[in-house]
Order: sequence, then C-alpha cells, then structure tokens
Amino acid sequence: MNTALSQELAWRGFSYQTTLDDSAGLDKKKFTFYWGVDPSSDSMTIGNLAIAMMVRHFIDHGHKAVLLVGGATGLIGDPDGKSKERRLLSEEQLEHNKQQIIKQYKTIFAGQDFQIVDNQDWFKDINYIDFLRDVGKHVPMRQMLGRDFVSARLGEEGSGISYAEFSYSLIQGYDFLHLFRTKGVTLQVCGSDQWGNSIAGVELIRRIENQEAHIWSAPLVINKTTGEKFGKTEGGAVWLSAEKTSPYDFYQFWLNVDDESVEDFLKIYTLLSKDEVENILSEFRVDPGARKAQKTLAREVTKLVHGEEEAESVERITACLFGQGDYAELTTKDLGAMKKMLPAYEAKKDEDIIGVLASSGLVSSNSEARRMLAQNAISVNGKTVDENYRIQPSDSVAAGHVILKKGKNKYAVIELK
RNA sequence: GCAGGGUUAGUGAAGCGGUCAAACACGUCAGACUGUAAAUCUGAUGGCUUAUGCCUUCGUAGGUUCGAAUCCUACACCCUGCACCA
Repeated sequence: MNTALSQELAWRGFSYQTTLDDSAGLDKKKFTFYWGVDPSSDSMTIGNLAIAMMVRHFIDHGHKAVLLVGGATGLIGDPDGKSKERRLLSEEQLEHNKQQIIKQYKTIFAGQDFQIVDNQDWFKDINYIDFLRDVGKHVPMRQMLGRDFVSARLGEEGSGISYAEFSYSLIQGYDFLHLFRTKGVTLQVCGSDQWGNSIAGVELIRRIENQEAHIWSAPLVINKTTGEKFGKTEGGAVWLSAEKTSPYDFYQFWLNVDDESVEDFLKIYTLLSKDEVENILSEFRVDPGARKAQKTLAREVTKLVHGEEEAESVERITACLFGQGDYAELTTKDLGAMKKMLPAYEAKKDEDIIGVLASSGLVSSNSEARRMLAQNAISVNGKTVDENYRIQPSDSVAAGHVILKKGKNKYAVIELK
C-alpha cells in the first residue's frame, strides 16, 4: 500500500475519535483489532457497511482482523441511541440472525484474512458472581452513570433503563478484555455511537491487566442535505441482504444519492483510489446531469455486496427502464431478470387497472389506486393510462408480460395469465 | 400505596357533547420544472367500484345521551410529586 493508513482514513472520512495520541500510531505498528456487529436483525445495513469498509482498509494495511458477532450481547440488546427498552429476541431467532451476519462477513471480506468469533462462546460459561468479582469490582459507578445514554434515559424526559441494558457496556467491555487475553487484540474499531461501550473495554484492560488498548471510531454517516443519519429509505433501512432489499432497490438507492453527499459516499463505500475518485469527481462537476459519480458509486457498491453478475444485471435493467428505451426491445431474458428484482405479479387478461395496481402492491388500497390514476402517475409500458383502462394481451411486451410504472421510478412486472 | 397530569391518524400537536374522518405542522406519495438530484410551486394523504353516501378510527371495556374523541365508571400503560424502603 502506498498511502499510510492514517492518511487513507483521514481522507475517506473514517476518522472521528480515538484513544491513540497520534493517528500515525496506526502506521508504525500492526495491530490485532476487532469489530463487532450485534445480531439484532438477520442482515447488516449500509450503516454497518460503512464500518466494514473501514475495516477493509485496516486489513489492507496489514492489521489483523477479528470479527465478532454479538451472540451474548444480542440477547440483551444495545441501549445506544434507542430511547426505549428493546424487545428481546428468541434464541432461535438470534441463532438465525447470527448465521446471516456471519455469511455477510464472509461476503464482504471475501479473500481477506480474518477470523470470526462469537461472544456467546465465552459468556455462556461465565458465572454471575465470578463476573462481578473479576470485572464488576473494577468498574467505577460514577463512570457508568456518566455515560450520555444513561443520563439521557434516567433524566427528566427519559424512559428509564433496565439493569440488563445498563450492563451492556460492561459486557461489551469484557469482550475486549477477553479478546485481549486470548488473541492479543489491542484495538477496537467502531462507529462513534459505540464509543461509550468501547471505552469500557479500554478501562477494564487498563485496570485489570494494566495494559494499554485503543479505540478507533468512525463518524456516523450523515446525509448532508437532510442532516439525518443516513441509510433509511421509505421502506426502512437499506439492508445488505437481497431478501430484505433487492439488488435493484439497493442499486437505485445509491444512484439516487444527492449531489452534496456523493463525494463522501464514494470515499466511504468504494475502494477506488484517491486518484480514481478525483477523476470521477472532476468529470461529475463539469456535467452533474450525467451523474457519473452516482453511477460509479452504485455500480461499485452493488458489486461489492451482491457480486459482479448481479450488479451488471441491475445496470441492464436500469438502462432498459430509464433509457429512452422502447419496452418492445426487451427480451424474454431481460424480463426473467427483472422478475427477480422488481415486484412481480400475475394478472388476468382484461383485468381492470385498479385491481391490478392494488394486488401488485404498488399502491396500498383501491382508493390510492384511483388517486394515482387521477394524478396521471400510472403508466403501462410507458404509456399513461386512466381509470377505465383494462390490461390487454396486445399490450404485452415479451412473453406476455407488462411493465407497470407508478410515479417516476417504481416499477412492477405483471405477467398476463 | 396516595395525590395530580396524561394516552388523538406515520410523527408532533389541536379539539373537550352535535357542523369531527378529526385543525395545524412535519413526514410521506404524486404532478410541474429537472438530471430517476436538490430547491421551488401544485395537489393528495383511514377504508369502500367515488358517493353533498356508507363503514372503521381518538389507550381498553362498559355506561349516560336522540347524539360522545369530547361526560361518567372500571381497567391498562406513561409522567410528576409524596410516602414506603433505606
């Protein structure tokens, strides 16, 4: 690697808060570091992905990665940032989630050197009394109570906090201690929201082992236009798993990133070098309308998460749908791919458009279908239709399929029966 | 445990016996303009084969009334004091 890691991280915007005196410390010594994801869902989101990308850079610069799934912590629930107590997950659900997260680790870090650990493995045998004697003894209450999330939850407007959630940071702290002892881990990387929990581990290692350990945190990714925490869309979070967010939606999400934020995201979410990014950006600034930056971003991230083949397939579909494209040119093969990515439904010949819309899920009720039709928001194969329209066999493009569109960029494929 | 206050659509928040499917704001969706962007403007925003109509909604269950989101009772949950505990 020609760029030092500290430089790389600073340039990409992965640098927020650290316990290291000097970030150049990352360049002098090779750390064994860890990063953890809680299996509170069966997929990571693009929020996790940002940290994952940062981890990539650590690995690329020769640091050794330990990736943790929080089997134990997942049983309790991380209180950070949530104003309400979390609902507990069943053990079966948790097991399933864990497997999915591990799978995603393996996809994102394919071909890289890393090991995966589960904190359940060391917590399942720990006795509560022993834990209090060995760990609890070393934790000053003043510090625990001083944490932002604790004061917020206990404060005037707070919703209170259970003992279990309160203890969360101790448990996470113990992870660090355990990994320090068994694997020589001396660095934890995390999102800035995890800072409080991570620092607990640094404290424990200092107090119990009298050794130094460090944290490197990345800022939360913020959408510059809205100022909001990034990663949510109308359907909720943007997930990495194809089941929860289809590759098409995933690609579209990146393609629709606004001009303000696209530079940040290119740096964070792609592995393109500084030169490459700068070339793209200069081209983009000359002609923003061509959206070179968004297109590159969308392709790169989709490729990374869903693979090259899916990325190309999605690009082809996008070109068909949004190019000046004549739908008649779509082949049966294209349609097959589209049916996997877009919502796909069946309809009878001569079925009225309102019924088709409602059953396709593009609208949530017949009333809404009428509303959309009245506002000229619905088109069939690119032609705007009205309320009286009925699906006809003669409308079909390849192999008895019809492309239904609502608004500017919501599509569904309808198969005529 | 006692005493006060609260619970309204996606969110915040009005309404405090009829004109309430429920103000307003935000959000969301759509249209125009564009670049599948942002900003702006316009419209829509419980459901019903679209109706000066019907149905379901204002924490839950009952009640009073010709009529209840609005009054009464019980229950649940939340907040604020006080007490209990220490």
